[in-house]
Amino acid sequence: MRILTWNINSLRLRLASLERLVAELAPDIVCLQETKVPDALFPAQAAAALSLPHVAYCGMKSYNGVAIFSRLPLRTCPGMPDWCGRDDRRHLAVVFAAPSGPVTLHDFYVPAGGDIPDPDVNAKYAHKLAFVEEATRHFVDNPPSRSILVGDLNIAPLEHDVWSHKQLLGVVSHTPPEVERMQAWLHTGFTDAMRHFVPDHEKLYTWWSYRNRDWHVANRGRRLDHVWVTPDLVPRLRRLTIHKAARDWPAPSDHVPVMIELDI
DNA sequence: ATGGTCGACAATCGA
Repeated sequence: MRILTWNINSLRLRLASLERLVAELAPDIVCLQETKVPDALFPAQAAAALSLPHVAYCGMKSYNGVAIFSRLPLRTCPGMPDWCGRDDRRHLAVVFAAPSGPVTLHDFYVPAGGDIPDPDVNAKYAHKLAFVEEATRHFVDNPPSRSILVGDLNIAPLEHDVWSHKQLLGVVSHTPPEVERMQAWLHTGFTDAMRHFVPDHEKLYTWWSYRNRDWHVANRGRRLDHVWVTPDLVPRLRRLTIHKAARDWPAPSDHVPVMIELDI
């Protein structure tokens, strides 16, 4: 089973890239973030073109939005929280029937948090911290099993998840308050599946800013996109693919697709 | 210390 996550930064603008991605990597399930499309305008016809006929989506005008395309039928989990009471379309939870049994899949788009790492002067940063705290409480109250959590979590927790630990300690995405909260969230019952394949001392990035024209040369990346699995699925992990080639496609997203393969 | 580039949508806002 191949599960892919990608911050596509506008689903409608990058439908052709999505088709190319699915053709190249043959995922069974694709989780997207920043679809930026209201549900009424969701390009449902893409599902057939991708041969991923089962969809779940939760979008809004201009901002945020998540969607899942799947080869297998999806059942949307009822009663999930409206995170921070904002109705801002940052999460989908579904269940699919893997050969070994049902698996729960979470697709998250965590707030980016703005520029200033001070919750007292930057409401976006306060929102980001509150969002992660609320997610942590949710999984403490609802301990996960046979679960996979993917998405753009907008936090690079480890020293080698950023190009310069020292230079980014004060930059939103790598500040200690964010990292501490993310670790608490992870430890509600998940394992970092990407670091299962890549040791902590190796650099690992999934995002390169649009503001660096020649992203290869500077290589100032960050690991903002994540795949977590519950311990019961760790023995089933088989492979990790960071599809960096997509960062050089025409009109690329600033995030690259991340795919995990499991024997489930 | 600063500005650098995108996407959505129609002047900025968010990333």
